[in-house]
Amino acid sequence: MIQKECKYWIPGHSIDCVVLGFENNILKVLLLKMRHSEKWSLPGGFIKKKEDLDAAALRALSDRTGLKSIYLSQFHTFGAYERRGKSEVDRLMHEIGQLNKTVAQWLSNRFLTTGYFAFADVQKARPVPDFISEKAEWVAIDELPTLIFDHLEIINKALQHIKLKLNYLPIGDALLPPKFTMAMLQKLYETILGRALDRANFQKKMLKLGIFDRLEKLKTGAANKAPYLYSFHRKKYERVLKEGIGYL
Amino acid sequence: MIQKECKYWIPGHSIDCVVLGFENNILKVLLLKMRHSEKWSLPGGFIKKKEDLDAAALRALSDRTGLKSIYLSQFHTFGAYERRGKSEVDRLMHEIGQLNKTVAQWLSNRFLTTGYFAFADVQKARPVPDFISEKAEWVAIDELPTLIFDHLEIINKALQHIKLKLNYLPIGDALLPPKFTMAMLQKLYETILGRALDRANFQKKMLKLGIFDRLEKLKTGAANKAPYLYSFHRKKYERVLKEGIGYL
DNA sequence: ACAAAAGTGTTATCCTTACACCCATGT
DNA sequence: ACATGGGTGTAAGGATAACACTTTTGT
Repeated sequence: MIQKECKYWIPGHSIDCVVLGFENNILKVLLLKMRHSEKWSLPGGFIKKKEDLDAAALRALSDRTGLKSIYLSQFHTFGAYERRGKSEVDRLMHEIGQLNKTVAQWLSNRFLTTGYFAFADVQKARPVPDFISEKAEWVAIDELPTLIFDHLEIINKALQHIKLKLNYLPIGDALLPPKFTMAMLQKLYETILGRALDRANFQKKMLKLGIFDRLEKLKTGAANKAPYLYSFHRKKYERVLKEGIGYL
Repeated sequence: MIQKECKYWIPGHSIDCVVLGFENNILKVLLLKMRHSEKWSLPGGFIKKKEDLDAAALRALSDRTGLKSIYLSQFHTFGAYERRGKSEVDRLMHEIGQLNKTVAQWLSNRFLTTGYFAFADVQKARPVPDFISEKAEWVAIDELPTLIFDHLEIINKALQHIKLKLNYLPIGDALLPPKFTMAMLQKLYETILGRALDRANFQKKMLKLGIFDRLEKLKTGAANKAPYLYSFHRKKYERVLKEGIGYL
């Protein structure tokens, strides 16, 4: 069935998704472990002959995560001639060739790839490996394993891009659970920006935006004051996001 | 010769360049007038089978402008299935088919296109039309003629992108002549940002960056005080640009 | 003398930063 | 009582915005 599908795909162009999640105050990325190799790869896919590029990315994403509505945005197209590395392509195609010659042949050609980044709720996502990988997992962004091809470069470019457009991206809404504390939101900003932020000032700056609903307190059982939980006020959130939120 | 070249190009993927220039205080874009049609198009090109995507963009650009060193950056890949419009492709291919069937055939397939934007010195550029266009010209950004396919969308996306990354782009250095006045620089910022800026504050803000060399005064012959000319102090300019210049 | 554009100065306001202080909670 | 983390307050410094004032130039 994969074999037959090759005919329905545009040749020479792939999609790679940098899917980010936030769990236990750690930023994570969804990765696939290759079969017959110690390397990992980004979830990706190909474009059907009559399919929009964006639609293909959405499809790839929903195939790997089971999620349909998700924040997704294109950030860069990678087109260096030898971006996949000659020896690595050879080795990989040898492995795949054992399973399916047609597919291996098709994959061994040159590929441009368009990178998308996405924000997913780690709780809701159900990672599913594709046919050339053996498992799909969330991996902490600062403990990345060895990746195939230029996938590390793709991840780094995605993070750089996100950092730059941070103020216009719905990171809070898309990466946090419906109810969250200011400390969680702050940690999220800190990991993405890569620097510490002042607790008091962060809180005041955020609250002044007027996009939060303050909810009940969260009792953690720890020996300290219980923090408030917050949720985003949809309408206000979207209005403010257009103008840009937070830190530059 | 174009016919033969088709074999050396990657099929289904093109490049389109939004080349900006600044002349007489007006922001301009380089456009090509199609043969046999009232429509205009962006200068573009295709990718050789063993060529980096970025290299292809540079080549396309130097072919159309005669400029080799130029600021060039990718901003988006357009991949909507019918982005070129069925009827428009048909009509165009009919015209081209008269000249060269092979090329027309090749062009009638689906294409993804990667958009690049570039900053060029209008004085130094020598616009050269390609084989399907009859002339190449600088056109004021707010007096655009009818464009083929989705080229208007591509231009708008480029401008939007530039606006967002303004602080990190060498617009002054790349778009102004070696010697320029503060008024010119301000007008440039104003056109890109789409809003007026306070003259006094602009001047102070810019000068405080410490990236300019103040030169002689410019005598215009007008009945008013002569403004100073400035040039960028290379080293300081590059250092400051990394941190971000100007307005957000 | 005058208009027009350039250069510089002044002020109020806002935002950022750094830190201080008190509050709630479980041991 | 006390350690711990959460919420709020304050004061200094810097950036921004609005506008006034002076200077230069050619008619």
